[in-house]
Amino acid sequence: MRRFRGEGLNKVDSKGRVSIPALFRRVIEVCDPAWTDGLQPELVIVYGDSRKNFLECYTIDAIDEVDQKISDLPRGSIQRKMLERLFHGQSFPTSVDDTGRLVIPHKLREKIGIKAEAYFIASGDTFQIWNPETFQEDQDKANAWLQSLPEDFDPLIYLDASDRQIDE
Amino acid sequence: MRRFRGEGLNKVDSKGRVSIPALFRRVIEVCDPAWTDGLQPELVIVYGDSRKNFLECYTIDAIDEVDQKISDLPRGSIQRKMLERLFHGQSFPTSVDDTGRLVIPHKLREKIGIKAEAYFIASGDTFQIWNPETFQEDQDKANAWLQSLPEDFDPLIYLDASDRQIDE
DNA sequence: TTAATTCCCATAAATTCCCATTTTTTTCTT
DNA sequence: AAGAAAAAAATGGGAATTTATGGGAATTAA
Repeated sequence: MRRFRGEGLNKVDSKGRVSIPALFRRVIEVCDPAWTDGLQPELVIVYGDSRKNFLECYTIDAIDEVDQKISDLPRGSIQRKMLERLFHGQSFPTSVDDTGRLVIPHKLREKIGIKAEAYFIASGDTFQIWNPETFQEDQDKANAWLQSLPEDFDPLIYLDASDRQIDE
Repeated sequence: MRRFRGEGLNKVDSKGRVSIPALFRRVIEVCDPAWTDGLQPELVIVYGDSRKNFLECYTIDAIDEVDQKISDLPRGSIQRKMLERLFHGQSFPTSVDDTGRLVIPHKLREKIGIKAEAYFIASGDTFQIWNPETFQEDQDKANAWLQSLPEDFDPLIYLDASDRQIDE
């Protein structure tokens, strides 16, 4: 399973078109089983409820995995209903056009407050699209949290804490 | 797991190209499971947030290990989010070209202040790329600290202290 | 038919590819 | 052990390709 990696800031034009960072495109292509050279690789944008202020983009492989997990849940369970609403209802299937761009519908641009620029950031097997300012605020919050830790704290220690209890 | 060893100073041209010390290349090749003679071995440059003033280069094996640890952390935890931003977002996947060079994107050169030369230094299973002057300053600081220690102090004592309490 | 969306084409800048030189290191020979 | 030859490493430059972006015409939807 290939992972997304990297970040980028691209312009959004009046039609809602925005270039997907080229590195991301390679991953989207490889992770679409139906894709072959010349075709437009598909992906799914999950935008979620009103609290979520960024778009999460899934490759076909990634969304298939999610769908499988959902269908493994008991039919009629509250968990299943909630996930179905999120991943099946509050999402938008689309594809990368032949110039490497994505069209973000007006409704979604409005939802996350995107105007002239969109910020892309990788997050494992998905990538996110943010309003640049919103992302910066989120990042500032994370930094503030880091500041509250000891001077010489290195977040990397978390890497080796994975098999232990975190934050007591 | 092979380790990097050594250091080097190479020229950076106007396109951001810089030769990777040959000794490092051997390690990058061996630590890329997909690599075979003739192919361009891959690696990942992690550049981190604004406070970090050098680039950390991970082999595929090394970054896979990091990715695994991240995916072992609880989904949605603040620690995981932070590490995902750092290792998946603030990083850049690339490869060694067939003349043994790496291209450092303009943005990254600017971030760590690299102009005409880049300084390479091994660091266990990763290696770092510094602006030569910045590294020298960092080294001077380290030396100053060493001066503050007793005459006969030998850093080797730390070697056997790894499973004990360090500092006091 | 008005607005929105898709398709098609165009361009400037950045990046990659390909090939050529220069330097340095290693090996071979005397 | 010195010098010559060969191999490997470092570096430089131009051509070709890719990326990001913009605009208009054609098509679809409301």
